Amino acid sequence: MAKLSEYSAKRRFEATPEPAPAEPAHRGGPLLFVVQQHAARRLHYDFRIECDGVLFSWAVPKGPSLDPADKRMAVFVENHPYDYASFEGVIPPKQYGAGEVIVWDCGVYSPDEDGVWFHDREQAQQRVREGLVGGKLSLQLRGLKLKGSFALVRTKQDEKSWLLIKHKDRFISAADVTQQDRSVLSGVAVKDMRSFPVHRMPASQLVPVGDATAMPAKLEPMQAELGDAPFQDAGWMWEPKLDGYRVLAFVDGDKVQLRSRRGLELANTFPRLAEELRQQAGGGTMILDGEIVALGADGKPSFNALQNRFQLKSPVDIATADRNVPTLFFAFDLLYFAGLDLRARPYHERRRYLAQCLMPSALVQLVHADEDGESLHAAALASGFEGVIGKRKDSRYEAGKRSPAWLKVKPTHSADLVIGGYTKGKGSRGALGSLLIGYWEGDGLRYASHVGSGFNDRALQEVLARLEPLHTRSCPFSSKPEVNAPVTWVKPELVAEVDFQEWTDDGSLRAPVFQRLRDDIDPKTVRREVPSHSGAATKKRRSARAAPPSPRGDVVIDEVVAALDGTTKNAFELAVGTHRIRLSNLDRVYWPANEALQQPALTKRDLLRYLAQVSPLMLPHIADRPLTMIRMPDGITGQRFFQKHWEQARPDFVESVTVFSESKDEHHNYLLCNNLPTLLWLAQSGTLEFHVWHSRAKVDADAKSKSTDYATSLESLEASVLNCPDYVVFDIDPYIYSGKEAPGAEPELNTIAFEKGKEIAFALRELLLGMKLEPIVKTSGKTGLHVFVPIRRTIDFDTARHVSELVSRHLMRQRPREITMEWSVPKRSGKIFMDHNMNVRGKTLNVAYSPRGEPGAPVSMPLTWEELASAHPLDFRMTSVIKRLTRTGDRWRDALTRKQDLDRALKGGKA
DNA sequence: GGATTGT
DNA sequence: ACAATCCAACGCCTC
DNA sequence: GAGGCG
Ligand SMILES: [Mn+2]
Ligand SMILES: [Mn+2]
Repeated sequence: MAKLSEYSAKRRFEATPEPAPAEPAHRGGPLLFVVQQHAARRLHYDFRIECDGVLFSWAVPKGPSLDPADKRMAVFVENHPYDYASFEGVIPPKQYGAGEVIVWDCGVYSPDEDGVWFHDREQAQQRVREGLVGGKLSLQLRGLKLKGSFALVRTKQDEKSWLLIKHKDRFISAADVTQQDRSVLSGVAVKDMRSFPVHRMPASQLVPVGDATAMPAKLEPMQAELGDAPFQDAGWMWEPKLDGYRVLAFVDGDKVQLRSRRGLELANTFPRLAEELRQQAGGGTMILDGEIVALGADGKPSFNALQNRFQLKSPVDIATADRNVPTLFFAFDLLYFAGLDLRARPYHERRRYLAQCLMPSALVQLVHADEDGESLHAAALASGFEGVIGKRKDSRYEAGKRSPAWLKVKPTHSADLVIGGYTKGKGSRGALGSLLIGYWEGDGLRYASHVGSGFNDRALQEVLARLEPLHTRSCPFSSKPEVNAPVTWVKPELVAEVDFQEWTDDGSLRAPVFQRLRDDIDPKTVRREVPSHSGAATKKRRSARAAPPSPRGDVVIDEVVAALDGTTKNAFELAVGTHRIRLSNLDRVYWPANEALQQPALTKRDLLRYLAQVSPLMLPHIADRPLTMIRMPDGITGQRFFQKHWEQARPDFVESVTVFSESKDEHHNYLLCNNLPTLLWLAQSGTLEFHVWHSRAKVDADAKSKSTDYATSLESLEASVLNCPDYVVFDIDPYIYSGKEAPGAEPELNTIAFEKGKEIAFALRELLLGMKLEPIVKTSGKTGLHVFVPIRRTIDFDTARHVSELVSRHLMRQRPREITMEWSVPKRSGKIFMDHNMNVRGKTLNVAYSPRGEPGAPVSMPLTWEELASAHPLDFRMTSVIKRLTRTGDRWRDALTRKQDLDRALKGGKA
């Protein structure tokens, strides 16, 4: 292994998250390159190539360019360990290279002066070594952003100065490739790294790595099962389904085979494709899964054009056809590359390897893939594709099998509708842009939609000819449709069959595509079919998948979720068991979409759904505790206000407790959120955060006081059960600023601060364990942590506060530079604030599982201590936690029952 | 978001 | 009829 | 006692 001593000398591995040098591991397969973007003192890019077990590195201040005229300065810097290639994160202040790092691009590379050597690591490395010594490298990059041949040349003037220059090939471009500024691993821009949770993947997963095995001589393609609708699920990706000819392409040196599903050999039928694919492998081996597609006259994939193409046998005819009817290979999977069998790798990795190793050209292209199944489906239908295929990210390639890990989704809905008019379009569609279609409802013809997709020239002609004699001056629809093109009305006598995705709630069609005229149907009989098997059914299936049955199989929760998702109505009356709640403004955006945090816009409906689903875990922690509502009826960007008391009318399922107050009216009503309808009713009134007392208005065995007189006097309140907390609270608040805060603002979430907070929480835990006390922990949802010691309710808040203070001060003496208990905010700066004064009657904290009115929609998440080690607040969001909770259940399920005796602990050990 | 108060 | 306004709190800390 | 703090 080449040396890493300089790398180690510059860094302190206790203080930086960067990887320490590791023992050299045996690696086979192509060599890796990576480009990291690094927001250090000065923003730059680090270009690194693997050779002899380490990464030879150059710092490129302006980053790579695809323009051969640009010579980019590249300063040769110290070797980095191989594992550095997947490093993304934040290097803390004062450490070498302090700042944020993302993986801007990664892929495989090979010297390319005398052919490429992806398939022969030793040959490749030999040429790289020579190039490094000689000061001249020519490399073919197969990355996700960078493709093609690049030169690295050492300048005469300086040993360390090199130039990075794009060679002329088909990948040159005047476009600025650094405009694509997201990480290829996490999708995060470097400036957002500070607030984003990082989860390292091993560098060896970035590109195909492994030992060579013989290339399978024959394989059959993996098949998809039939699915009923696309859905959003972070575990799935979606690709358009191409209307072509499924083929596995085997390349071995000069030999190319194109195998159809039935084993037919097609390389001779598509010689140009075969030649292109041969070049893709660069003399090595490769198996691609894909689809041969012929483009019709309109430039869209056409199965007919492909059928015609198959008829040709003579080389002359084929050559002519290749000029006139382009035939393309669309690749969507990579099963084997440069000697490595990739079939057992998960789909999302194969997908990355494919995007890296494939060098797109006019004839060989990469199939688009996307996480947003619903949008892709709509877009795919609109552009003339058959539908979409969903693929489970963690699925292996099961050759020859029909697997549920791949789902084929085609539009299943079809309707016959009456044509009442048509619009003019543009260009070749000047005469007919779209048809206005509708159905009879009572005596009127109700407008449903306009449909402009699905016409070929012949259909266009035919429909126009049939409409001509039906022209009329008056609009046949009962209410005149709004369209932004000139309309010609026709008598409602023609019926069109239309495929579409679903009925929208306002009675329109989503993604309609014209199929044919239906002369066999009497236009007077056209009614809208009940949408039981269309819109509503689609929704139901979707939610059934996205939301597994509630943890306890609670019927009421399932009904609530079904009601919320079963309609697009903005307001309706929700049944919760026997209770009714008027819901309004369900589509109001509470959390606006935040691209940097990869959060879609979340509405009040999303909030209600989340609360219903989480309620079995959340209610035990919120029940019987006087509640402070943080209300944001206009969403998190609008006005927000606290509300502690509720003197107005309220539904009868909402419980409350009256508490003495020294201020003038002597007592106040606090709400108790003791059941699901209350939780939902609170959300309806704009409550986004639920903050609760640490004591409960309920007597049971662990409470020493049995008094429930909270209202008559201060003395009675202090003698009541509300005066004894359920836990000693350690509120851990990092005051380590990200630097982006407005003057005077609270510190924002940032990784450095949270990591330090975690460290303090672990130290606190050690201290408490030494006192025979077992603490539990949760994220607050914002920047801090809540560490609680559940105790029997025998001591009052005052005692609990003293315990918290004693322990915190002890910890602060051990780590004075890291912990502060200062009252003045400026003096807390750079430290972790431990606020023992939270242990006071009437103080509140955001309850477990409560969302926060913060970007990303994080929630307060109870964790095991093991989980805390790798946790980040934004790992737990309204959008993601239900899935986790069905697996883990409530990590705090014992918090209220496994209580500890503080008196004994205090006598036993001393802090 | 909703009740209450002010114009 | 419609717009404006309210919707927290108190005990603890430090000076 | 005043004013900051959560
Ligand atoms: Mn750097
Ligand atoms: Mn806190």
